[in-house]
Amino acid sequence: MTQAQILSKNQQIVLDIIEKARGPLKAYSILFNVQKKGINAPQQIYRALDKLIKLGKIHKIESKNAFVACRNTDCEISKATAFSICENCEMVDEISDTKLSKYLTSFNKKGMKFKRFNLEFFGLCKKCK
Amino acid sequence: MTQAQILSKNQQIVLDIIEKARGPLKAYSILFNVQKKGINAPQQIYRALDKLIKLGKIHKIESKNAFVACRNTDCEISKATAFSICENCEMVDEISDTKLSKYLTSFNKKGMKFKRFNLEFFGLCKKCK
DNA sequence: ATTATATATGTTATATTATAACACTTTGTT
DNA sequence: AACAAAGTGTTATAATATAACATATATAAT
Repeated sequence: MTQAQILSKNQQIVLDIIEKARGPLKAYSILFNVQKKGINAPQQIYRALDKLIKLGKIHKIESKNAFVACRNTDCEISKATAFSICENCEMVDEISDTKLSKYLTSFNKKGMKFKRFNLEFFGLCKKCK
Repeated sequence: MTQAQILSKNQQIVLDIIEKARGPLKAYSILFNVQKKGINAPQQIYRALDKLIKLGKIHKIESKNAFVACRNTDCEISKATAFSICENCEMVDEISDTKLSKYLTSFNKKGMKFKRFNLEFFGLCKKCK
């Protein structure tokens, strides 16, 4: 009786690599890292990434075209994301601030109610400043 | 005595097109639109875009790799940007909300003071919902 | 258990977005 | 005029992402 497997083989491989990484990873650098494991084509990476994003396991840092693991426990669906990004080193930190999240989640404009937001802060991290 | 020209020829051409557009424009669609004006290469577009961004004349919508004109008068440097984006049509609206802007500009985390942020809200616009 | 359905895989090819590098020109300053 | 800074034009190429198709595997329904 096998435990219900949430992630497929490729999805798990990609997630493992992103979770182990110190910083955000780019799709092709993931690809180069898994070629020994029999994954050869960008499609296989992008499909896994898409699924992992949908599951809330990872997030895309839009300004960097790179991917980070979600550090919020049970962030099943990521409709409210905020990151702090160092402009000097590659450091990206997910911000989990309840007040900020509530404030933005309830924000609406001209009758348009938002389903989702992504916020990216830029500056210099402690090390770099 | 010619008026001090702020923008170069290519920069002005690119800005004009972005300002006239109803929605966000992609770099290569700008390129195709200016080939009649003697601009032939992506570099020429990207260089103009980079400069216009630095001047705060346009903004990049990171989630779309597309560019919109800044609608805030005298938005000389854009270090605090927020957009509402329709997930259905291509509509993008720049949000200028003083409270939101102040709240986010003064936001800091773990001693890291931010220089700049970009916020993208997603939902359905009035027409699409 | 077998069929049906959805999800995942492997693969080749190609589209889209962006930058490198180099030669030259124009504009602004001293 | 001499120099520096910013902009242009060009060719080539890098980096990011998707299309399309054939096959395989897992899940659910009868």
